[in-house]
Amino acid sequence: MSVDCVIFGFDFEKLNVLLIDRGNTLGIPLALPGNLIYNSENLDEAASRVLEELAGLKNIYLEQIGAFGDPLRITKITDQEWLKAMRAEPSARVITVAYFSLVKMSDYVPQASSFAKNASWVSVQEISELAFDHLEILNTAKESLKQKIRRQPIGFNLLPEKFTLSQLHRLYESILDKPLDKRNFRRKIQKLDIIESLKEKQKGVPHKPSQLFKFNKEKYELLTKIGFDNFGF
Amino acid sequence: MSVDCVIFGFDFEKLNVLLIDRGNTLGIPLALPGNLIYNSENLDEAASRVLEELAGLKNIYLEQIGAFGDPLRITKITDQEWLKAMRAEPSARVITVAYFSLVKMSDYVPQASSFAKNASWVSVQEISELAFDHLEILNTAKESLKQKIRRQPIGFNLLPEKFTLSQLHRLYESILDKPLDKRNFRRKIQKLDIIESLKEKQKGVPHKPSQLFKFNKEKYELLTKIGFDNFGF
DNA sequence: TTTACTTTGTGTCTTTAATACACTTTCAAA
DNA sequence: TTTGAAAGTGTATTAAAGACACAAAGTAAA
Repeated sequence: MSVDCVIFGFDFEKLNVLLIDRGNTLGIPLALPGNLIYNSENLDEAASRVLEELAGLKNIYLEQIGAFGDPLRITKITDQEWLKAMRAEPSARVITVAYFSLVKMSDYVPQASSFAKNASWVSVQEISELAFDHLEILNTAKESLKQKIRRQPIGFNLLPEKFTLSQLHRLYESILDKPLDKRNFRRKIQKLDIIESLKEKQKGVPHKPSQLFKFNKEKYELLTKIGFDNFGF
Repeated sequence: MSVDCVIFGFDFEKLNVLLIDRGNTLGIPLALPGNLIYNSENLDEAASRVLEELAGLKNIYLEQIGAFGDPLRITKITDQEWLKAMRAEPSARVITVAYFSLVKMSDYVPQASSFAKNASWVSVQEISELAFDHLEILNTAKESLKQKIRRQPIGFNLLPEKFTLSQLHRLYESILDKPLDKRNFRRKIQKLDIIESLKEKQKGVPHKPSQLFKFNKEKYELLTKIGFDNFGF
């Protein structure tokens, strides 16, 4: 039994996911941070621990996606070498429970350790191969994220304290993977009443500087709890 | 590793769930049909097999709810006797993957076998105690069902071929656990364009007889596939 | 046979939200 | 001073949500 974590980050351009490199050799596919569960810990705890051990990320709220248990999920040729090196029973069946989360890339700088030789952010769009069934898990996570965005505000976790509406707009477009009308988007966000404009503007940009905003933490968290039925996208 | 199944049925009055009785002695709480997974089968297969073995229900489409893995989930006193009798390692940790489904109660008559002494439908409202963490699983399943009803038509699985709009109305109210305006409900359902009125009415009822309807299978299945963003409740 | 009872079935108005759409403003850099 | 690039803003149309009340059709009981 294992856990795997799909950690999404946003770099103001596109959605990224945290992946680990399990070998210095070329040709070993990247993987989601994940490892076996200890007997004494619950699933959420296991996910948090594994994420910290492999990528150095602490205190992250993780949400369960589901269990993946195809008996063939660990039988890909490209995974065998690693399994033989790392596992007491390399061919033993492993069912995994997947988690996902959203973090600010600037606040959480991945630091590889344990069997992770490297941990880094990879653009979601560029991922075409991953270890085990991690590509399937990633796709499920992307769907979960799309669902989540319809029911809860999102952004506090992914954007810095001060941000522009354009950045939030691009974030929503990246997650939903489709263009959203600028004026309609702004209207909807403002109606949620979770952001406040600061008396501050962007500086040094070669175009009209953007108004900076911050989230209203109380209202944001309230909406996170009570949710909304449909954000309208 | 185990699977547990939350099978919902509707008796025109209220929502029911399929539970098994694991002992003839009084005081042993009822349980969801569930058992350990074989090494060679995937999770979906395990859920189908277990459901058939314990309650005789075949060919049911099961949807995953998630994994439940608290180390303490099998430590309730009322479960110890059964665990000692049934399991090679009674105190070994078991993580379970839960599934849910919707069936017509008339078509699927539970038939207990294996360690189930009895399998029967129990009104969801009346359930206050279950084995292990099955009450938590049931509550999560109820939430999953509420979410599902917003994204897909529901009823083909739960109602007989011919049904009245009032029956469908009560079904939705049972699942969402709140009253829905009759006229608005009927309007919305009709707009979905998945039901067709038959040239037949209820008979023998001591009030105005109701029009009977059937589902349009093609349109229903199309909507099941493409879904809708929000049913509007 | 009349009355009481029960459930079915229907339409409109108001309010809210979704969607589509184009031009001016403000800055830096050339 | 001109150019390029993104920011910022409003309205009109259409679709859906929500609130709401009474007549019709049957059986059962008086």
